[in-house]
Amino acid sequence: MINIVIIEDNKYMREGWKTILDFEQDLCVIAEYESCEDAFEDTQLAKANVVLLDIQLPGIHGTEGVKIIRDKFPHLSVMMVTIHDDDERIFKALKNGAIGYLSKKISPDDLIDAVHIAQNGGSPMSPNIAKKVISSFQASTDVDIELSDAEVRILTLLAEGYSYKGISKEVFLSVDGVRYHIRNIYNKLEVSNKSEAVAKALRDKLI
Amino acid sequence: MINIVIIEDNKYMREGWKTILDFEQDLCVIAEYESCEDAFEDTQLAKANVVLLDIQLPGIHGTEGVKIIRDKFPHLSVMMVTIHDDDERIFKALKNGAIGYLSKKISPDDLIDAVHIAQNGGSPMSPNIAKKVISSFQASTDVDIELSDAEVRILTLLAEGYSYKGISKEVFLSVDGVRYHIRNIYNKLEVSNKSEAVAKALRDKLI
DNA sequence: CTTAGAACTGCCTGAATAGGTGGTTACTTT
DNA sequence: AAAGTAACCACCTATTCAGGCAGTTCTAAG
Repeated sequence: MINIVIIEDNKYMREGWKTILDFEQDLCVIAEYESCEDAFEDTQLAKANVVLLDIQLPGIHGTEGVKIIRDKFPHLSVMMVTIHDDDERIFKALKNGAIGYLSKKISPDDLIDAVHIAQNGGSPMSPNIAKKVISSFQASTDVDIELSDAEVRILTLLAEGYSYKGISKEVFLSVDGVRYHIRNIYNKLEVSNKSEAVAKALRDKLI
Repeated sequence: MINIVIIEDNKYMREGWKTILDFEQDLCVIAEYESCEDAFEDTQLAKANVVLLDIQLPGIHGTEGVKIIRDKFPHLSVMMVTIHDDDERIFKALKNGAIGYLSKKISPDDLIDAVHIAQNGGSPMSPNIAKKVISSFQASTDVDIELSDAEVRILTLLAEGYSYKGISKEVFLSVDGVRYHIRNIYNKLEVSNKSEAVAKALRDKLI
């Protein structure tokens, strides 16, 4: 039996989900709340397996709520449900421990599937949201910067905090040899110091 | 009509998919190949909308193949198909431009859905693979480092290549005031220079 | 054969950085 | 009222870094 808690401020949405989910043999909605605060005052979260959590809530925002829930009840699978597919919120919620992210226009069958997937250790995600998540993986550069092996090696060492002297020992070059590569890196990356180069390299997944 | 190309070395797999997909009114498998090389020698890729691409292939590996395909035909949606859900390959393929990632044990209905999702700009992903992708988002630190607002601000400026002097102007502090915070950042992050601090902050999603 | 360029090495200069130490102020805790 | 602490400011010193300029060696292309 999978116990479900719903946190959602819209009454009709809540009732709709409850009806859909409770109709299933192996699913049981054990509580519904209008806000995270209400949920924390009660004791049902401790008995749940899966939480359906709205993003836009009065009081504590869903993206923060998931963090608190995961802190208190690490065993819980929290699935976010949303009307807008706003990038920033998606990433914040996922970063804070949400394991799935559904669009509110999900079909009843898909909702039921999603709960099962969550319980089985998978991550249910609506395709358009999955798209955004995947896009964030892809190298963000439109013009793709090609670094040589030596440059990647040196940049990696820079990101690990090595000084030029330290790097020169690692790669068996003179300090000026290292500097030669670093100059080229700065040109390619259009930066002018170590930190910016490292930041750009990491963000563009160059190292 | 959605035109599909299949690149997969296992003949039975290929035939199975073709049968499933061609049975649909709006789907048409326009070519099948055993390897990326075969596909590149032919001309059908140019006419396709969706490619089903096996990961483990003789010759050019799927993770590399997707890069070449996306370079030559940027309009194409490439979906990876795999038996193993090996982290490294998943991330490499996604980074190289795959828009979806399916397990080979996918059901016929789900395969058909996946093609439709891909064509509509979404990302079909098997739940267990989505799980891995999402996990990689979550803060990797077991002990979570808490930075103050000032520290985050300064660290962000460091990542943008600002000097201490530049930062001091931005945040209305003296250079030594900035240094005070940076020292604290180094302590919390257990690092001893800008680049390493920036790298750690980015990797642990602190900024 | 000459030229061009990539991959270094070397040196100079001024600026930036890291670590150490000490001081002030404001606010909280005991 | 005293002690502690967070948030700054200040100064000293050695090291590190960035930019400019020059030279070498090796390889590939015209």
